[in-house]
Amino acid sequence: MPELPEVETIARGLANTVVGKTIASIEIRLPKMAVAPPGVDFARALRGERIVGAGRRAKYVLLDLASGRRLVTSLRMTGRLLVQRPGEADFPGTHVVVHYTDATRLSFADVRTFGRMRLVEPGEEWDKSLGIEPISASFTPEAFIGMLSGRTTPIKTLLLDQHRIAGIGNIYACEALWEAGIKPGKPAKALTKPAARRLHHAIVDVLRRAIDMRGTSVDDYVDAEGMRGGFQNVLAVYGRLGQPCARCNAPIVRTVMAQRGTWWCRSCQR
DNA sequence: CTGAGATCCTGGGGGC
DNA sequence: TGCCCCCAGGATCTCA
Repeated sequence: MPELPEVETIARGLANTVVGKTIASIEIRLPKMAVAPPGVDFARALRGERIVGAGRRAKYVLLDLASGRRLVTSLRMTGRLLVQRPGEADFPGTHVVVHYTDATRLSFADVRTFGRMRLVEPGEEWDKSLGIEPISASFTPEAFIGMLSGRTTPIKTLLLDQHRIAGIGNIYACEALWEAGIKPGKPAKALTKPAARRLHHAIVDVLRRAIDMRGTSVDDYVDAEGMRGGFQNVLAVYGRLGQPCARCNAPIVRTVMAQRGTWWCRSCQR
């Protein structure tokens, strides 16, 4: 579920709430959800660790530990990380609970159980196959244009490829393409330079605006404090089948691309 | 290197 | 009300 803006919002919340806390114990209710390197016991390794930082890489939530180890959480479609107070009831589908010494806890819940919480050793290159961060100085228009050349793949498929640009998911791919006025199925290499620049700008703009609004809660996304986002109120195309395009009034259509629902305007996305 | 399709799961919603 | 089918913020694998 969560894409870059939602994960960023969760990570910022954790930076404010769990950094400085010490882990008292780890409760693993569904073993496949907590992954550690061979020979390492997930729960035992984390006991007594202090959280020294919280951040994000692509769609992964990072918790940095005093030992140099790192907890890397992938939320996939329905995962949630929730900071909970003593006595507060568990959220349904809670599979891993990080208990802190002050009796608060961090719950990892995921009804579909696609998500994973992974313990990474110091120096372990867990993210080497991930592409460029779209909200970073290195994501320049030129770098983006370079990714498109010679590629026949549909531009939307390229935006979703985490090996190239890391963090864009289905919602923001649809929204950025609408903002730039580009047809999702257009072969990447067929974008003119001005179109590629427009799309580069739209990607950064959509992600920044979504972060400002604390993400998109289409269905059940909430941040670490249980708060919904606000970007669902300003979506231009995602999930808006049949509704009028805000730019040209034509009805929004839904097609399928790379096995994902794709919402766009046939009239003004070319 | 591509793209397609299946897979991992549960739950909500629409149609009948 | 009940059942069946489709759909869902993702990523990884196999196959052609």
